Amino acid sequence: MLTLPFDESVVMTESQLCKKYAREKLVSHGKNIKRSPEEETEQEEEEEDKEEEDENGLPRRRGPRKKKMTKIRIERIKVRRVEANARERGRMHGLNDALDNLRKVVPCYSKTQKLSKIETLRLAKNYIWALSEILRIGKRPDLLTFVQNLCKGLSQPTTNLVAGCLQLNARSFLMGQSGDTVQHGRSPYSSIYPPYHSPELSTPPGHGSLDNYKTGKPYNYCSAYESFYESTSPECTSPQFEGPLSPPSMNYNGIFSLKQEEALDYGKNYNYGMHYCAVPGRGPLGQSSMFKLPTDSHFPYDFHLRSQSLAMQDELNAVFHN
DNA sequence: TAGGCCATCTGGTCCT
DNA sequence: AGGACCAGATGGCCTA
Repeated sequence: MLTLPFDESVVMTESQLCKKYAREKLVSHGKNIKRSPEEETEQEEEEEDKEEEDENGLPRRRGPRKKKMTKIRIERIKVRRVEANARERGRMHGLNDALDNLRKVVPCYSKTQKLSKIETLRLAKNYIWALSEILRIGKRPDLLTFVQNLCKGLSQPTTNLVAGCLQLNARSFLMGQSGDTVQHGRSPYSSIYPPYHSPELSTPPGHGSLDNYKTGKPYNYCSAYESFYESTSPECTSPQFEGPLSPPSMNYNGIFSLKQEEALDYGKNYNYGMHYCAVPGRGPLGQSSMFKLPTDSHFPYDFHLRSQSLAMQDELNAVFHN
């Protein structure tokens, strides 16, 4: 939270400042004589040009002459301090602006629920690394690997957030980890989100109720991959999300959409901007808020009971932080 | 209430 | 001398 620059006197009154600097002066000169600041400054004004004497009353002979803390000097120091504080505030605001810009180009962005500074930097580092790996290898890795790379070293909330942004549900992670279900040689989306009529649709053991899925309709998924490698699917219409991204809702549906409002600023050359969405092809969710489960919910296995999800999150953490 | 995050102040150091 | 940068200290706010 940035605050407006404020009058320094709020923090420290002028008399406090004078006392502070006067005290420092006494300390630095090794004198223990106690005088009021008023007495000091008056006398010092007069003594400004006198020869300085040591504690024995003898003239100083060597070393740089220490300048006395006259009233004028104290004032000047105070002004410099105030100016330095203002500059420092401005510098930090600039740094925060830069961080805000960084937040907008990493995979999870919300105006209302910002990633912390450290998480933003970590995610950005992972993102750069993941993208450079894609370039180095020359082909798209499976989505699981991509997301796992993105989430390395991130806190649990951020991990959940990113995973949510990437439409990756807990089950997908677990499947990917065990390596027993993820299908290779085809689109990562089809392996993670198999089409409803796929024979692979049988409920994997230990992953709870998939009843919702059984009434499923075809789902279309688009992701960073598509926006990165291909043109975005016209069917991919990510709903605007004005609310906070938190709590990371993998617990319930794993559905997040990036706030794209700011992407307009980056406009046409925002090619790397993530555009993750999970849009039921012609299903009920297409027009509704991502947080509203339709009464005849056709959510696939994204939807879990909380107790199941909590257990999964523990496992997820193990996945992410190993 | 503890812990995380943040903004700000502050003094030190380095550089111009 | 003065500005930029940095790190430590401090206090406020928020959340689990």
